[in-house]
Amino acid sequence: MQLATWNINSLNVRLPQVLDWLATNPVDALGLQELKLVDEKFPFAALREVGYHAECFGQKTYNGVAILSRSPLRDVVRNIPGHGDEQSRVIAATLDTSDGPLRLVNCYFVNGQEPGSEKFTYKLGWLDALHRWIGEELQAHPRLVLMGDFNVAPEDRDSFDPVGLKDTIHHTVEERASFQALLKLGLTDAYRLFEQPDKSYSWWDYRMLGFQKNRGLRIDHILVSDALRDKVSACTIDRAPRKNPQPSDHAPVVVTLA
DNA sequence: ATGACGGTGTGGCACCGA
Repeated sequence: MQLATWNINSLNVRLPQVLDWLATNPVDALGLQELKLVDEKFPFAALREVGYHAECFGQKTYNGVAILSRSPLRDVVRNIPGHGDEQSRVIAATLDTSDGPLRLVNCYFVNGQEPGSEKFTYKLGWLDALHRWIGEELQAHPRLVLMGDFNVAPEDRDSFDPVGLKDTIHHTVEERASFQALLKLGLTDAYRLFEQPDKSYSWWDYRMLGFQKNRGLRIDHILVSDALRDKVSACTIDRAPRKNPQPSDHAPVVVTLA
């Protein structure tokens, strides 16, 4: 089975591209981030027409997440339980497979703007809350996938300019430590289970020909729990949609489970 | 150091993203 994550930077604008992508990449489930629309405007009908159930957690203008799935989703959780948040950043749901239930947690991590800023403090608090909650989720759901736009470049090789961008947002010690703390809970970065091309990124700035010059960051990730680790047979970043007219600034990441 | 690009809102631009 295949699972994917994609920050589409406005579902209003990108719905045709999502439908196109699903037509050629008929993944079993897809986590979307940055819907930038309210639930009332979520395109349930268009997605149902191409075979996908959906659960969404929208918000006006900013944020917003959803999970699409070929099979029905159950036990949906929106945002981090016990962590008050005005922003719609997390949606979790269980899907039933022949190997048993699979818990999907799809997140749009906080950007954080700049170390030292109020938004950075919000990011670190959010990351702490996520860490606590994912620990609980793993207890309840051993077969768990944590995916989304993490807004963290875990290592220097995940950045086009690790020296120039040292200690800037996505690259700070605190953010990287929080990523490592998630792994310590019993999660593995599926992308790094395999040999990958150098300079593999999942996001490129719209400005200054970022994509054309491959000036990017790998900040979109799929982490799998220990129970799933041996089942992962591939993990790739699909750069093709970034070449579309009017692309999202992010590319989808796809994981294949045996 | 700044802005560049793109989306959104109720705009004549500002704010935000990463």
